[in-house]
Amino acid sequence: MLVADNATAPTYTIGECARRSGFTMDTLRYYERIGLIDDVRRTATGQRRFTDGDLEWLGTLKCLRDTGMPVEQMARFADLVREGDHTIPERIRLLEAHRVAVDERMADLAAKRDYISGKIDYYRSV
Amino acid sequence: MLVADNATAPTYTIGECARRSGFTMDTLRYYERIGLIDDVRRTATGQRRFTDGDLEWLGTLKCLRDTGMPVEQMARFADLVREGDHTIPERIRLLEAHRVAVDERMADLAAKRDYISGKIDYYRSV
DNA sequence: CTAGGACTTGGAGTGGACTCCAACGCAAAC
DNA sequence: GTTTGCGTTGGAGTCCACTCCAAGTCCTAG
Repeated sequence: MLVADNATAPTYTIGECARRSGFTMDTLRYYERIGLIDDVRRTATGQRRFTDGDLEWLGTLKCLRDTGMPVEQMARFADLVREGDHTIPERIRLLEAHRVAVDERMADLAAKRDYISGKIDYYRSV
Repeated sequence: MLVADNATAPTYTIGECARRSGFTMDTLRYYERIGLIDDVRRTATGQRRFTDGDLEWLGTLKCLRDTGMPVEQMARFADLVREGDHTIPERIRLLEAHRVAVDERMADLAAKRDYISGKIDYYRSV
């Protein structure tokens, strides 16, 4: 559930963040550990409290991960973001290269989907 | 290179089969071991000789694998093929279910590709 | 005939990305 | 204030699909 510090800055426990981001709690901790997520804010007793900003970033990570970007390259992207605005050109290059990879993957899937359809048609004709 | 038993039935060494199928030699041996490929014909001294029929089957496996079918399900499909023509309806069901999965994957990729494009546009606008 | 590359085996090892564990502390509901 | 369950840690374990290894045999070009 939502845990509010004040009216304008909602925060989320790791469980709630998992539910909202689509990552498991373990994956969220793992991503923080390897530097994919900046150190998350903590309560006085050490529990994580994710912000909407964290969730937005997690959305980007989810997109990159689900389109097949390796963790190492996501980490590189995270580093670029941390380094500041002067890395934006490189971020664009990285994303463009990834988009090309996604396009190729989709084209390959489309071709192979047709092959499967052909196989199905063949089986239907027997 | 091609190793012909006679004019009508070319066979291929594992190296040549690897080159033609796009699998590594190790993967071909592994697939045979776990039953994805029927026992391959051998020379008197035990070396494998793949046929055009084997290559065709490998093409199907490559298509299924590259579209994300788990090895276990490919093995199930291979079993159905071995069991004979009466399993054709089930093979059709399996392939149709897989095609649905591929379609979903493509739709997901397309949506996420758009997200990436949006991100690129945003970075370009900064 | 010989050199060098291709092939054989069973089994162990790898890489990527998590996923689980134990033993504990903290929180929210009643 | 106690129970129920969510959260913490470091490190070990898992899963999938290969991939590599060693020690040996086979094949073919010259």
